[in-house]
Amino acid sequence: MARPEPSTRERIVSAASKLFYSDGIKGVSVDAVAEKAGLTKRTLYYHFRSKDDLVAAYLEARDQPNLALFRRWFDEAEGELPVKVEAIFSNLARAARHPKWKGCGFLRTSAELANLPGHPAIRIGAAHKKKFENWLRTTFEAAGIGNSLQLARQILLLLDGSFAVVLLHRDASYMETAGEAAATLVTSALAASRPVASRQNRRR
Amino acid sequence: MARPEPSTRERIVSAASKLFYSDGIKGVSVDAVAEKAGLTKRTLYYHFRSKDDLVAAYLEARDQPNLALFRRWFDEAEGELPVKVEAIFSNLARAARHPKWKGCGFLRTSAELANLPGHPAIRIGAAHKKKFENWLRTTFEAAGIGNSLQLARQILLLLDGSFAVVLLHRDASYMETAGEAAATLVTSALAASRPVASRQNRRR
DNA sequence: TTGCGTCTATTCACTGGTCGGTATACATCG
DNA sequence: CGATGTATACCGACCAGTGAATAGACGCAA
Repeated sequence: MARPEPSTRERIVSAASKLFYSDGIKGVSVDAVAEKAGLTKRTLYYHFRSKDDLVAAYLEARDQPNLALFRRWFDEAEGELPVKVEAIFSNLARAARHPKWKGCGFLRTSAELANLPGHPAIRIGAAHKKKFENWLRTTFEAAGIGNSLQLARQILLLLDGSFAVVLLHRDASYMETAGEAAATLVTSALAASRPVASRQNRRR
Repeated sequence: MARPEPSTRERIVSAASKLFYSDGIKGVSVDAVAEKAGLTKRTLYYHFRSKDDLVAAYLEARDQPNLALFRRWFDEAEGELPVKVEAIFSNLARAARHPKWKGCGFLRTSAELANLPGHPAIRIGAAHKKKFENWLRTTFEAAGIGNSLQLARQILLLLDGSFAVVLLHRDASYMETAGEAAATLVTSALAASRPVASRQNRRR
């Protein structure tokens, strides 16, 4: 299917995404983004009020595609709930082995802009992670897990932890370790919510 | 006990630590560090070859004190192993509620310098996390836990995940959630390593 | 159809300021 | 004297953001 001609604004955001993700926010000049997009800085400033706006657009553009990818990895995995959760981590480990992989753009941006708590980009990143947490929570709830929010947050902590650790050590195997921990926690929560006959505190 | 007069170099590192931790590496100029230390930039460059060296010194200075603090929180907690591990997280949650808290300096630096994989500061950060992992592993091993390395890494993933998540959401309660997950994993590992009489797959 | 005004999108050239790093000289002290 | 440490003043590069002009598309009236 032929994709439509990308608008100028889309070309700018695409160039900004590649550069910001690769080199960080402060490490990329507006001139560099303009050059990568094939236009002048003045044109860029016609479409975006400031560099901060451009940073926000960069993360905004990554929000939905990222969530869809995680959901797809979960849906396409075959097996019980712990296996499907673990599949997210093993797919991520595969991605993390690519040389251009540099962690989670949302987390890296929030780390870089930590002294600007109200920055639009940070709000977008926080909202993104909340959406993922909510999707996990509703998924767990549908599976009959009792404290679905707590479990969702624990999985999220493992996921974001593996972003940070794998980026630091450049060792993607940590992501699989995180996946095993996640599977353990899901299994444990399932056992607590659906007690089997051999346990004494059976409901009803 | 009266502490000795700090050397010029120590004053520089102390000023650099506060500024780098607060505003990030690229967000702090060498001039700003010199001014905070009460001397000129030229003097700073007499003691440090480059800004990169100064960044490395900043993290180097945080290595041992940080590890000692975690060990102290663990040692001073009363209770079984899961409780002592969880204590690290709850103490960290208390620290994270301070308005000047901005996550883990090692992780934030590695996120900011992600496009410079061989940077000295990143190597120091990676070594720091490895030391913490090793301390956890030997502790678990002494407690008779089978796969002590895997468990140590899972705890580390939760810890670093909580640094990232709490920084993004500015909600320290995630750190307590991580502590509960850590306690669950430790309990689960203990149960697998020291099977009780009621379990069938008892060793020997 | 032709000519004119208007709006959108783009470019060139520029500003004031900041950055990491340095050449050089001065001071203090053994 | 000579080594160590400090200061003044400076460099070239880069940075985010802007002023002014222009090219082209469109509508509209003569």
